[in-house]
Amino acid sequence: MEYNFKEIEKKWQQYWKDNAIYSVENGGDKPKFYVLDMFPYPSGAGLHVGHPLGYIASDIYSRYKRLQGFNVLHPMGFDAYGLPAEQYAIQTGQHPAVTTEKNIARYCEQLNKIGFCYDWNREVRTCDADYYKWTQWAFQKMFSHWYSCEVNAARPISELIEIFSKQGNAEVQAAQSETPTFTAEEWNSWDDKRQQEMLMNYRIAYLADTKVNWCPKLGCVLANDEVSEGLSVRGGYPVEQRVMRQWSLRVSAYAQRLLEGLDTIDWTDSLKETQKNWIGRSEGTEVQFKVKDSDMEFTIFTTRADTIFGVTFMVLAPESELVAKLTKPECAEAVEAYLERTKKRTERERISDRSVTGVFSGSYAINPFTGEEVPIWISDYVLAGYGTGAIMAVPAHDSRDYAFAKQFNLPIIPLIEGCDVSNESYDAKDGIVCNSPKAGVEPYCDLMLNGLTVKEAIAATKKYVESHNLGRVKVNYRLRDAVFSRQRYWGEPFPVYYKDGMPYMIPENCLPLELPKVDKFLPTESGEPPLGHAKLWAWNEAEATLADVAEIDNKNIFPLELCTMPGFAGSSAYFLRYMDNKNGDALVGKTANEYWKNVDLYIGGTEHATGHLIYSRFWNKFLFDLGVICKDEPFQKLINQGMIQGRSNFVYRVVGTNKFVSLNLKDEYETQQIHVDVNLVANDVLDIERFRNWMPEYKDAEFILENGKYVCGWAVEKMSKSMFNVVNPDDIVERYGADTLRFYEMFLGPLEQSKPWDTNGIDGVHRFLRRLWAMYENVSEEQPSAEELKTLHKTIKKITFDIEHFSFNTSVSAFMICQNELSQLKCNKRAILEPLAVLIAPFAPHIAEELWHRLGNDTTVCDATFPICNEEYLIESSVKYPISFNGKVRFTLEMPADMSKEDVEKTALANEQTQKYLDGKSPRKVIVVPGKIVNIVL
RNA sequence: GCCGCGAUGGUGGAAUCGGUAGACACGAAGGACUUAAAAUCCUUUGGCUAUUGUAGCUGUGCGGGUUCAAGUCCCGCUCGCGGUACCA
Repeated sequence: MEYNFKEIEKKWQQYWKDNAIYSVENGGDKPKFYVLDMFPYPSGAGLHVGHPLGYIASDIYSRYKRLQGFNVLHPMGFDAYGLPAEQYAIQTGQHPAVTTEKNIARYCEQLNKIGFCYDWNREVRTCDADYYKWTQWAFQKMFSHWYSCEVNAARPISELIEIFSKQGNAEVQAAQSETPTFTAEEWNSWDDKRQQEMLMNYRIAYLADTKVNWCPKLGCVLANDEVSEGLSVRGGYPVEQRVMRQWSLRVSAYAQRLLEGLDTIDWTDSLKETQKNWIGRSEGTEVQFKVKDSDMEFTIFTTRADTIFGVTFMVLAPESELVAKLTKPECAEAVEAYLERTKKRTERERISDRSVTGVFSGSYAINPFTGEEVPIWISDYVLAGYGTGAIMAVPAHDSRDYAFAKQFNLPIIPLIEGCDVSNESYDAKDGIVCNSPKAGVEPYCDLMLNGLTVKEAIAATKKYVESHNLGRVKVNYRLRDAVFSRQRYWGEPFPVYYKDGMPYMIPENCLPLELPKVDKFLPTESGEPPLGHAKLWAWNEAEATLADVAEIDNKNIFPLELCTMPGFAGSSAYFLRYMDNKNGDALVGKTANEYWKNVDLYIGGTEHATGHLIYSRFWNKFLFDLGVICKDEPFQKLINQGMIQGRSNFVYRVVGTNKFVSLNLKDEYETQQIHVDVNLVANDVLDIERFRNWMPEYKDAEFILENGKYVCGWAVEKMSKSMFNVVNPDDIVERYGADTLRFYEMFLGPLEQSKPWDTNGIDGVHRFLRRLWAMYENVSEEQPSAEELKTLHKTIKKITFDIEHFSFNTSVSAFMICQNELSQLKCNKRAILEPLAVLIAPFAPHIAEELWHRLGNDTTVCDATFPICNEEYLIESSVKYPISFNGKVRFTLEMPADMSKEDVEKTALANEQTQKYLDGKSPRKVIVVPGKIVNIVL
């Protein structure tokens, strides 16, 4: 009988669906296991062959765990809010909800063809009101909480109000925006608005004037991870800096916990490293500098406190508040001009133009360690948003300060013995300190760093600064708060209305606040976000209902927030919702959460390393602080699957003709390389007829062939429509079947490695499945031979090891070897074939199911038990030892497998051939590696 | 610039703890079956040298080192990929 994969796959996919084979319960006797894929954004283009790579891997693991007796949660859903659907709506007028729905249907259809074991009852879509209810709910909780640095957790804002009314804010240790100190009396004397303004500095979700990445073309702000090199990641439009009043999330409050949490989870070192760099913890010192002829002081941050004796100037960020205060009248004009110039420069220009610019403020600071006066400059190489927005410049030991000093002819004082700073700065943190203080100069203070190593000098300076009240030891983080407002339509609405300019939350029991209908998706004429078009978009406070915008009176009826939430809002807690997606009373019920806990295995791409994977860890930790969930890290183990790149094919047209020349003859002509659709090419050989019909201009094309074939060139490029290298999984399923696709995607190479999709070679995998199929004809009930058992158990051992180590590509080889060996033995015995079917089920579930039933089983193969390797079958009766003399001469000797190491040595030495090589001499050394090799050193 | 990862036949890749490098697959060449083709099966396939079987040399980006033994460990480079960037 033929291997009719179409029929088999259709039959079993229908059966699994009809009998709800993959639906999972919360609870039961079995241990739990949670396997998660990063849910996709359903784009209009549908899935290409790269998308399922990670899904196939997680599906194999899920099925494996299930066969091992675990209760496996393996859900799928859709990250449905996003810019492309909105852009499409703007262009075509089609409502994003409609196109999104359509795209999801297409995705589901494509996914289901591949035979994944998802429990679709648990599907979530971020754009469903009963899902985003909980996104809004979490936002409200962030609004009503502050972060206490004392207990290192989020606390209700009511606690903070109580503290303020009793003792003011002087003693409060909180993650906060810059806030003036106030007393309890002051607090109590303020009206509600003033108090609310003050609380805004503490809330975890807060409104603030923020410098944001504004993309005029998209009419929207973008998060840092949505911008790359001054261009938007989606669309590639220019992005500029702008100050806007925006919602932000105080992610920075969690910086230390996000860093420490990395030690408790099983992620790759490279990903942990990326996150560590993104969080950017840096231990340093804040030092106060007095201003000459003034009672003003300002603070700088440095990680190199040891270099303070080498300070020759100070630099302020152009946006720093200090600029206005420290600019002397005689310099005002130049400073003004400089500020104007920097303001105009976009982020992109700043990146591309690295020339050194700056302007002198006219003021001098006094170095607290030397008493020297140093000029204060203003330059855009200092950032307002990091540290204090002001630095002490040590040109000898910082390359940026060095470039600045050279440009403006400022002095450079080397502080490390023997370092040469005539051409470049010496940035390395090693060496012995000198010139601190300078020899022969009357010491200004009693700190002596000369002779210490850099490390010792940093520690000594820190100690000195603290004990002399010159500043304090400080830890800074690069991680910024996340801007949370987007001026667009297709996202979660904020459950917020504005009264007297201050935000108020709509009551929790009124959630979800549903996204209103609009008829236009562009900003309004007055420049408001698209929600400004909505008619029913105001809040009646007294009745707690929506009201018409026309009725806004700011007494009972108030305007609602017009921005929506960014993409990461919906994806930050979706893994919790899968546990309990029908729950109307909570994001996730206590029982469900305590049962599933967190994700045991998460598979997805590295592109989310500094976006989704930071935000969702933050979000999760916040919910943990509230006591809503029981684990503070969401993803215990994480695997990054590599990207599947495209493999493009080329034809070579002879210039000025409609003639095409085959790859290896093209050097004889002057040719032009043209992309050709990879679907017209098999094993790099062009299907000439289909090529002629591909585009009208090629209808009369002529070909110069080699060996009767037209051979195409190829290159690895991004998979995209314009390169004609997109391969659709549906086409592969149609031609070879889902099981072949699954096997082949795994066979392509290591899961975590990026690799091009190359359809050459898929035949080999397909052939293997056909051979496997053929083995199950005429199954006999005979007892298996020792050799057959050995092959089976060897394979069990290998496959188990491979799955545990996510080495799926070598599993495929192991199956091929197993099949090959069994067919050499002409094995058709049930005792071998039945466990083999179970073993292969995670990889190729359809064929396994069919074979399993053909063997007479009436349960599904998913309910079988994963076979266990019996090592006894693997024991060899004899082992071949290669005997090698100093690694040069080699021959092989067979010995009993259970022979001891000593006996192996003896036998090897007593051997006739060994004696010949030893030639009467005794060996210097004999090394026996059990079961592998005997090395004889002459 | 900094951080991380990688480099093995014509191709994708294997070698899991330092132990016979090139498993498995593709491609290619030859053969069997067939009127023929497709499909299937068999043989060969890192390079070089000679050869009837066979043998010898060489070989994992480059240069050194440790070791009886190195693709694997150490030092110094080259190239490629990914992330990040005036973070003081």
